[in-house]
Order: sequence, then structure tokens, then C-alpha cells
Amino acid sequence: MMTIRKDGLQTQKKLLKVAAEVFAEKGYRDTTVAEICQRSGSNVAAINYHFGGKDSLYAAVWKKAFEEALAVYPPEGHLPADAPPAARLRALIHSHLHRILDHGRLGHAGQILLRELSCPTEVIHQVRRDLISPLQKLTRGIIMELLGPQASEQQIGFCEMSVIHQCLAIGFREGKLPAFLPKGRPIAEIIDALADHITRFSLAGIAVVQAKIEAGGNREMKSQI
Amino acid sequence: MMTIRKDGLQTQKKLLKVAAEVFAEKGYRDTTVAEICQRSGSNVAAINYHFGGKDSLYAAVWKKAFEEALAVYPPEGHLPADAPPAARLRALIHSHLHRILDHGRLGHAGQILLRELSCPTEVIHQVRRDLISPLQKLTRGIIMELLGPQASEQQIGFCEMSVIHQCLAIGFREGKLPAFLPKGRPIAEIIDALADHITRFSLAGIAVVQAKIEAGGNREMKSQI
Amino acid sequence: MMTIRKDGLQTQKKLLKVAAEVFAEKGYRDTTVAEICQRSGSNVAAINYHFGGKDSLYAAVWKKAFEEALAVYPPEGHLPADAPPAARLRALIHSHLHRILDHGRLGHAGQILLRELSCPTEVIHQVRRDLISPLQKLTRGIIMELLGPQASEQQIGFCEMSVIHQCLAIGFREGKLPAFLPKGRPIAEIIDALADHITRFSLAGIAVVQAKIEAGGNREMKSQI
Amino acid sequence: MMTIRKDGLQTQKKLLKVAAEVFAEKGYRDTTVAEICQRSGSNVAAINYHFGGKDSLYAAVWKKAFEEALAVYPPEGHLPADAPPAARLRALIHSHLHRILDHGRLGHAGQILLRELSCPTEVIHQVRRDLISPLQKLTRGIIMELLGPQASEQQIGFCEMSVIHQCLAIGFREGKLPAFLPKGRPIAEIIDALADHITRFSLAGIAVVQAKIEAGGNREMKSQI
DNA sequence: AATGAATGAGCCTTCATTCAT
DNA sequence: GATGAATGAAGGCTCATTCAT
Repeated sequence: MMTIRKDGLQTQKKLLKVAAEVFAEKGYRDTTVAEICQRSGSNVAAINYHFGGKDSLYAAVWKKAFEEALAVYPPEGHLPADAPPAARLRALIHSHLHRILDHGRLGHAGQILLRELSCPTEVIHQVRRDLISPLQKLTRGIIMELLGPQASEQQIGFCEMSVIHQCLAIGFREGKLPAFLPKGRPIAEIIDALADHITRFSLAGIAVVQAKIEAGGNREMKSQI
Repeated sequence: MMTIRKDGLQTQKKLLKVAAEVFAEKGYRDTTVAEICQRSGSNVAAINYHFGGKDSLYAAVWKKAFEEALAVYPPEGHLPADAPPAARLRALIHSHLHRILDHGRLGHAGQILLRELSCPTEVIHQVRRDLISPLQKLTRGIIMELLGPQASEQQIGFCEMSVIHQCLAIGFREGKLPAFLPKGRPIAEIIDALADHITRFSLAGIAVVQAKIEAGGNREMKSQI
Repeated sequence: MMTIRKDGLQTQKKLLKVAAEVFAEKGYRDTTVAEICQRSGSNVAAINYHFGGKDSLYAAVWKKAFEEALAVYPPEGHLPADAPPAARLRALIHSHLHRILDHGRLGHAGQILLRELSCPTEVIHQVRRDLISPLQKLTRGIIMELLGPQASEQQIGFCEMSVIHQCLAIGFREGKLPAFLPKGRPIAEIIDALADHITRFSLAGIAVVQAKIEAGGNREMKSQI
Repeated sequence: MMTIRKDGLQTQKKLLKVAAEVFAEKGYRDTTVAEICQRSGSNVAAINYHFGGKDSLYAAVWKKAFEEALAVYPPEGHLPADAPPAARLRALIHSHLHRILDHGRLGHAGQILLRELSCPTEVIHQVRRDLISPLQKLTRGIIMELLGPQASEQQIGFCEMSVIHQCLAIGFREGKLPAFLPKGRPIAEIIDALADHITRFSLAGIAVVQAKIEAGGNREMKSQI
């Protein structure tokens, strides 16, 4: 049977793109290689041929999605490294939200990331460490700056959690935005408003923790460790 | 094979309990009825006999888990309805965390809930609405009290999100607690510490939003709603 | 649990009645004991308890249906044994049709019979012989009378087939009567009309075979046997 | 296990052939895909791959069997359209019988057809209409010619039934020919003899109905139609 | 390089039957 | 006598993967 000999690289790219969509839509387990191939106009064997298997394809999709997300929205925006920590926190949050909500430009990085966080797949554990940890480190650094050198590990950890979780959990409802957000506005505007809120909210939270530290009462649970 | 002919209700309970564990551990898709039955010491057909199928079992597990969680940890603890909103917020957060983290007593309500939020299953959509909405309403009420009557829908929504997401996303990593938390302490103590932090952090965040409202600057994006 | 202790015999009868309905409706294989028991208001184990198994129940249903059919519509009606053969043929045909078409009074003898003829079940082979053979013998006898002593085995067989098949195949369409029959008339009237036609048609057919015999040409295929 | 990678079409054909045999032998419900695949030397998944499921395979088998039957034995044989109706009736009957009895050449068209008529399967209802109706129309046309323009709907219908039922019911006993037929003769010869009988028998039957019409007594049940 | 036919392990479900009560 | 919980064999189907071409 005569078949059109595509570029090979093109097939691979198409596969990767479609796979990102389907994985994001249905999750790893509910996605079938058959569907990906069909939607890509490829053969059922294409995935095994090009990627070696469903697992590897998933890893590839994930890696690519995350890297792209980082490329388009660098963790601290385009701020100079010596910008004030509050500004850098805002940039970080802003970039987080973009990754999670801006599907149009990023494929489905955010959704896949979110899914991974709550339903981790065996295959991805390593990738996860490699890519997420740096981000956490950045956040942590900024928070440490804000809390000052007296902060305990636990206090830093708590604040880090508070900030990151506010960003991550946004994507919970399959990308459907909460009802109280204005419909029909460009996504960038919504992200801006969200980032403003989370930054303001978090800075206040961090400030109150820091105030407590300054007050000298920093001994909570410490004696118990 | 020797089998004890139990009361039937006992088998059903065992099945429900084991199913909760396995579903929480592996998610709906990766859970096999075979494993549940095996771990329960029942026959493969037991699930279909008692529940009608994997789907219905899942729904049953979910419902039970959530109801139990609510029963053991009522949303506002045991506070009187006229307690100050800050105290009620603390109780609410505390109860949330209990539901999510206290596996020992609750089966796996928290994990299952969390999984559902990020990887929703068809079967569960209705239950989801029935059980989660009331909780959101409570949270919302408290936040409205704290922000005052001037607060916009959006401001209320944002604060609600900040609070709830800090609680929900805790359970992300399959129940493994973050490294910075002291190991070996009773879970109740850890939950207390977490609840303290989230409450303090959130009250500060809410306060800063409320301050902004009082300052009269409450016009953000309002014209567009 | 308190249960109403029925007569035992009553349960058995109900079971037999319902089973006849379901078997006739769905056939042996597609009928489940569960459905029969449910429709009978009995326990799943009732069939095994009262009849020993699905097989035996089926046999019992069949036997009863056929016997009832014979009781209500004796093969040759109520004609004296020395009535002219044409009249006895008419009575035979009439009784056949009744058994097959008159569901109201006979349970579903006809449908079950028909099903058995085309989709024979292992269990029933013996019963089949015991009950159907006598009927065939009767038909055969009448036809032999009509054809005269010169008739060959084959000619008798052919005519017998022609007559019986016209009656049996009536029930093909799940009891739905052909469109050309008048709707809304009592079934007895329709059966009368059908019996009239088949009798007239068959007598003519038999006559022409008999004429051929008389003409002396009775050697067809005989040399080949 | 060594497997020959055939053309795919070959496997499909084999599957279709074997399926026809098994379905004819055991009926839809009692046939297992496992058996079909085993007998075909294929994998259990082959049926789903090539046909989509047991249902579709059954439909395919049925369609093919019937079409082949029609192709090999055209309804009116190879008679010119203006042949006398008696000759065309004979050809029609002859072709019917061939379809039902000649397993060797036709797969199992006849048996499957017969089974369908008495134990209709959901899947097949449409196909049934498409393929059987034309045949009935042909038969009807010939009978109308023979009866003349005065014949009532009911008279036509009755005669049609008589003719067709004599042919169809032949196949009742799983293809085992009645005992009175000569054993060991080629099937074609037997079919010829049967066709001769049924034609002669039916022409006589039709003639007597037609005589009744001519005699002017054509009023039976007419007022009720 | 790429295809699509073929595979087999595994899953959920159905169902007649058994058994303790 | 009668129940309903429990069983296990079997069936149809899905799906990632392999293999010959």
C-alpha cells in the first residue's frame, strides 16, 4: 500500500503535541495510544516506533511541556536578580499562574503538572524532581529573604506551602475558571488580577509570620523536634 | 476452601474499607476489583453482588468517606454559631486538615477527595456537588463576615480560594508529609501546627484585603463584572 | 429475617408459569434464573431448590406446556375415530394452530415448541421424541388413508412435511400475525380461517399426489433407493 | 509461537468462514468468540480487531451468507422473466431449498437464516428486512399471477405462507434430512425431488384457491378487512 | 522509515449453583 | 422449607506492544 512518507520529525512532533492534549484531557491511565495515534493521523505502532512506548512518550510530553512553560514564562519573569523580594515573589506567582492557566500558548503544561502532583505516575518521578525542585528552591529563597535569618525551617516551609498551594490548586477544575471571575476578559488580564491577589495575600501572611519571629517567640514545636 | 458465611453486612463493610484504601492508593483506573476482593478475602464476584459494579463501589466509598469525615470533624468544630469569625475560621481549617491528613481514623477520605478534585471521575460528579458545596458555603460565610459588607464578589472569591487551596493542596504528595515537618510526632499535633499557620497566614491575608476595601479603593475590575 | 411461608406448591407453580413466559420470550440461553426468580417473587435459590437446576426447570416447563396443549386441544379435536379422513385432517390442523397461536390459554407452548424445533436444546431431546412423535404418527396415518395403499414412503413423508410445516412455521415471527390478517378479530376466528386455508390447500396437494399414484407413475426415485 | 503474518484479508476470511460454521452449529448465544478464534488459528483479540466484536461478526456472517446464497442460487433460477408462472414458482422453490440445504457450497446460509427466523437476534433486524423482503415480494408476484386479479389480500397471503413455509421449515432439524429420503444420494438430486413435490403440491393448493375465487365465493372474512 | 496485522495478558462482568442458617 | 450471601468458572472486550513486511 502506498503511503505518504512524512518527514519523520514532523510525525514525531505531531505525536508529541496531540499526546499532550490527550494526556492533559484524560490523564495517563485513561489515555490510549490508539487515540493519540488516530488523532495524529499516525499508525498504532508509531508511538512505540518513535518513543519506545507509552511511558516514554508520557515522560517526553511532560518534559517538553514543562520546559516550554519555563522558556515562555521564566520563573522570575524578566526581573533583575537584585530586584526587591516582593517584586520577585510577584513575578514568580505570575509565572506560575501563566503556566497553569494559559493553555493556548503552552499546550497543557499546567494541567499535566497538576495532575502529576496529585496522581503521580511511576515513570515521572525522576523528571518531577529535576524540574520542580529548582522552582521550589527559588520560591524558598525569596521567602527566606522576606522572613529574615531567624526563621525556622518549619516557618519557611509553611510559608512556601501557602504560596505555592495557592497557585497550584487554581487549576483544579479542569481549567474552568471560578464563577466569580469576569467572563470574556482576556486570560492575561485574569492572570494579572489573580497574581495581584495572591501576592498581596501572601505578603501579608509572610509578614505576620515574620512579625512573630521578630517578637522573639520563635520556639513553636522547636523543642519537640 | 473453607469460608465463613458471615452476615453479609460484614463482608460489605470490609469491602468498602479495603476499597477505600486501594482507591486512595492507586486511583480509580489503576485499581482492580480483583485486588480489592483479594485483600478483602472475598470472591471476585463479591463486588458486583454487593455493590453492582466497580463504578458503584467507587461512588459508595467516596460517599461514605466524605460523610464520615464530616461526622468526625464537623466543619466548624464544636464552636457555638456566634463564636467570633476568626475562631470559626480556625475551626474550619482545622477540620479540613483533619479530613485530609488523618488517614488512620477516616479511611482515606482526604486522599480520595483530593484525587477527585484533580482527576474527576464521571461517576462522582453529583456526589461532588452535594457534599463539597455546603463546605464552600460555610467558608464563604466566614470570609464575608471578616471582609465586611463592602467586599466585592471577586474579593470574597479570591480569599475563599486562598484559604481552601492552602488546605486542599496539602494532600498532594500521596499523604507523605513535607520534609520540614517533625517526624514521629502524633498527627494531631502536626495538624494543629498546620492549622495554626494557615489560620494566621490567612487572617493576615484577609485583613490586608479588607484594609484595601476600607481605604475605598474597591474598584478593581468591577466595571467589567 | 421474617419471611412469609408460602405453600411451597404455590411457589413451584408460580415458578413454572413465569419460567414458561420467560423461556418463550427469550429462549433457553438468554433466560437467566435470576430473572425468573425475581419475576416470581422467589429467591435465587428457589429454582435449584424446587427443580434441581435450570435444565430441569426447562424440561419441566416444556413438558407441562406440551401436555396442557394436548389436553386442551386434543390432536383430532373431538371427532370420532371413524370420521372421514378429510375432517380428521382439518381437526388436526386446527389443533396444531391452536397450540401454536393461542398463547392466552396455553402459556407459551407453541412458541417453546417452535423454538425447540429450530434451536434444539440438549436437555430436551428425549422429551421431544416422547411427545412429538405421536403427533406425527397421527398425521401420517391420516395422510396414508388419503393417499391409499399404493403410496411410497417418500410420498407419504413429503405430504406429511407439507402439512406439518405449514402449521409449524406460522409461529415464526414471535407470534406477531402476518399483516394481511384482519386485526382486532378474536384469535379463534383467525385460527379458523387459517385452518380452513391450510386444510383446503393441503387436501388439494394430497389429491394431486394421489392422482399421480393412481396414474401408475409411482416410480420416482424409487429405482435409486 | 510461530505465526505466519498473513495478508490480513486471509485471516478475516477464515474467521468469517469458521464463524459461519460455529454460529450455524450452536446459535449466537452459545457460540464463544474463543472457539471461533481457536478453530481459526487466530488470537482471541482477532475478532475485535477485524470486526469490532461478536455482534458485528455475527452480522457480517449473516450478510455474507445470505448474499452468497442469492448469488449462487438466484431467486428465479435462470429463467426468462416471461416464463410461465408455474415454471418460475418451481425455480423459486428450487432456489429456496438450495439455500437452505446445500451446506457444502454455501457455508451455512440456510441454517443461519432459519435460526434467525425463529430466534431473532437484535443485531440482525435491519439486515433481515433488507434481504428477506425482496424474496417475499417475488413469491407474492408469482402467486398473484396464478390466482388472478380477483384474489383478496388474504388469499394471496395465505398461499404465500403455504409455499414459503414448506420450504423454510425443511431445515428444522439441524440439517438432518428426514428418514424417508434416500440416503447417500447427491444433495442436488434430493433437492430436485423436494422441489418437485413442493411445486406440485403448492400448484394444486393454489389452483383450488383460485377455483374458489372463480366460483364467485370470494367473500370470506372480507367484510372485516 | 513506517505500517497494520497479530498477540496475550488482564479486566470487568454475568450467571448457575452451593452452602450456612 | 426457604433464604440470600458467597462462589468460581467463563465470557467478551481493551490495550500496549511486537513483528513481518
